[in-house]
Amino acid sequence: MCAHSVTALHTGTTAALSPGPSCLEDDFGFALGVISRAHAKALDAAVSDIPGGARGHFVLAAAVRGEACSQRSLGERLGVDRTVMTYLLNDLEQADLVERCTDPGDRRSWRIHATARGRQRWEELCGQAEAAERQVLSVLSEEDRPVFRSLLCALAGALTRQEPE
Amino acid sequence: MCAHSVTALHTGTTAALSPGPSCLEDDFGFALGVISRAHAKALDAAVSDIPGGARGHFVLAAAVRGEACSQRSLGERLGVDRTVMTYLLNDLEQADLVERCTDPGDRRSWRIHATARGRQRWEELCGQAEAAERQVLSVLSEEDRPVFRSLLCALAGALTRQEPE
DNA sequence: TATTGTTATACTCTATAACTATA
DNA sequence: TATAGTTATAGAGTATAACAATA
Repeated sequence: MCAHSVTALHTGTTAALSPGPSCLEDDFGFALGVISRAHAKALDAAVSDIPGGARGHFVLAAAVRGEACSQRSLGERLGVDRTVMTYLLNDLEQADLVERCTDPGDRRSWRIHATARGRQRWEELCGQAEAAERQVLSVLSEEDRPVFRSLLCALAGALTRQEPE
Repeated sequence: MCAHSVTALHTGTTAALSPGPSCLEDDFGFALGVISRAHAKALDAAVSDIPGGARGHFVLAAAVRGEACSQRSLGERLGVDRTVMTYLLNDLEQADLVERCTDPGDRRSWRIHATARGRQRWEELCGQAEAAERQVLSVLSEEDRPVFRSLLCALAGALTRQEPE
């Protein structure tokens, strides 16, 4: 359960060359870009019938979980401008995947709920999204995969919790 | 050296809810997006004086290492269209950071070399880029950070090696 | 007065198509 | 004939500004 292949590998690297990593893929930001693009490509193909592609899929996922309290907060979490959120939600609503419900606490804002069709579509998409994830992670060893995934989500969670301050 | 905090944490999650992760930050793609945006924001601020921002910084990094054999191959590695590479390299060349040198083996293509100023600028930027990386990773525990980084780079390296085929 | 959301508009960024020169 | 790079142009995507409704 211990001794992850890369854990052993990483001890004592990046010390030989003077400044920075030894090859482009060892640059943190570049590596992040490679993985993001690979996953975005796979996910976009998997959810291509959803308006807004991967982005629409995330909105749907938030709506299904009841985490879409307002267009603004959801947009900030997704890194999407509030004006873009309007168009995106128009498309998702027109596709009968989500609906805008009045917020009794604040009549300026919308709560985004998933429709019955949206819920069903989302459950179907989950399998495909997981396949896209597996495709990207498949190059890691079987023991490294869950470690990487956990750290990734822990980091994202911490960053999200930190940002609002 | 073992017993990573998250390694322990992850055993036995994501089994409670029927399909998919329990909150948006537990979605692989979403987590990837959160981290990418956070890092891109920090890096773009750190290298804002480089033409093309973070993207220009990666080109410069490749040029310094002698990894920029042609605009096309570099563009593919960076996920940038070849027509966009032309404009980007024009700007970097005009800023006296890189230069296009003829490839003796193929007179159609350019080899991108860093200028003396480009090399110097890159060494200065390395510290700032590392600061941006540290800023993002700071929310992880000190023992988790190198593990995550190593897995990230291993994954990126494997994906890059896999793509050309 | 500040905030949520909408709309129209302007802008940036990216890709398509056509071209030159090499292979 | 295919490929690397360039250029002009069209298109997609995004943000800015002004507005209405609500807090």
